[in-house]
Amino acid sequence: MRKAPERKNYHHGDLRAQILLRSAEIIATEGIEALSIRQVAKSLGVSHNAPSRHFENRAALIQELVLDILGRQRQLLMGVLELNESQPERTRLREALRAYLGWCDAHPIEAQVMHHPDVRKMADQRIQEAMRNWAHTVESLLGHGRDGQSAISSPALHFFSLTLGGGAILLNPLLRGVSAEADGSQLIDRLVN
Amino acid sequence: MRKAPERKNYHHGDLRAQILLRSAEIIATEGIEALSIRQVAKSLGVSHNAPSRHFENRAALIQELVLDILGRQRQLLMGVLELNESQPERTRLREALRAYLGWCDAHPIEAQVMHHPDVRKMADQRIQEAMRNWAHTVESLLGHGRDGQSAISSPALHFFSLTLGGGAILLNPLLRGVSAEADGSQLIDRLVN
DNA sequence: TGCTCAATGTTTTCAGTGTCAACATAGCAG
DNA sequence: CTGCTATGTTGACACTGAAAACATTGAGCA
Repeated sequence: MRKAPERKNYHHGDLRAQILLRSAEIIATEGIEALSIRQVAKSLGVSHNAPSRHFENRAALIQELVLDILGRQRQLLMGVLELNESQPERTRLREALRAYLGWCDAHPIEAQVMHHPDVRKMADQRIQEAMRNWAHTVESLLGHGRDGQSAISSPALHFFSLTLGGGAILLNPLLRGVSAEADGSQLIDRLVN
Repeated sequence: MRKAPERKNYHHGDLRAQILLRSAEIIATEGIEALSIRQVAKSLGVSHNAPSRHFENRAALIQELVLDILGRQRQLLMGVLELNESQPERTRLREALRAYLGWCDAHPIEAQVMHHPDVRKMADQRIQEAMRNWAHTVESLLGHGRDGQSAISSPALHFFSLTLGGGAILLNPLLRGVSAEADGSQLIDRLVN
């Protein structure tokens, strides 16, 4: 509705947000390699070069999307942390693992984008910070809390590793072939127990 | 030497192999996104479309490279399996984990290519088979052996997950930031202990 | 020997991509 | 009203992968 296709606005007024939205849609349905700046621009009825006023290049656009994903990801974990605050550590860890894997299962493409090699290369300050925060949330699950130092504890590193690996299996059809579970939740059950 | 730049051979004679070689070189040094068929062709002194006679498309070429990587990967694990045959299970697992992570540390780009999203999409029969074999080698480490069924045991799934996750941390600079270890081997030490 | 044909390489062409530079418009600040 | 800045547009360039039509080679067969 906000599109207002009637008036031929030279100034779109909301382009930046719309680009992010449409890009997220495309990524979520067709994967990240299907994301083309020109295509996004065309689908928004805007010139092929308009996005460049808002994102220096393709990488910068993807970066913004990943930042968003990381943010929501962390909120999810924080929620789990809060819900199971009084639970024993073992339970907290299992629930966190289940939450992360469940999220991967529900939003496979977003989860893949988060770990996409293209994202690594950019190495934006904010993304680094977000990733660190994410890891430290895991640390919090272990009850250690962030005590100033930037390195996480060994148990957290272990759990972190298990989490990421589980996600990798869940997200990679080739790897999922090694498990008989057709359903994602079944695979999750086997991984968290 | 085999190049024989003297005679202007219309038929290259060895093109397919050369393409694979040069592609592997490029990937190993500049990453997979830097791999361009045209560039490979030019660097081999051949027309930009010559490779199409040997690889239907870019994906097929990458597929072949990944198959090679998977093969060597598996051989590595098999070697570890053989060396530690008489060791207790715990030792076998640790050594396998160390071997995989060490390989990731030594050949980061190859390891990344192996898990590159582009590879997933192709879903070639042979790659699926190779991945499965790889997983079953892990299974062998647990002494279970492959008993006909295609699904691996839960302990193997766990270990598999831990392995993949460790690799992911090792290979992702953004994730490595959560650990203080600058050196890869230090991170490996903390992961395997 | 000479012919044919399949394999392999070349050339040409097309559509699509990101990026840059030059230009156009709109709306706000003085 | 006058400019200035943010935002969009247009056009160009250098890439890319892919397909089609054509050229060359060598091996097998008459």
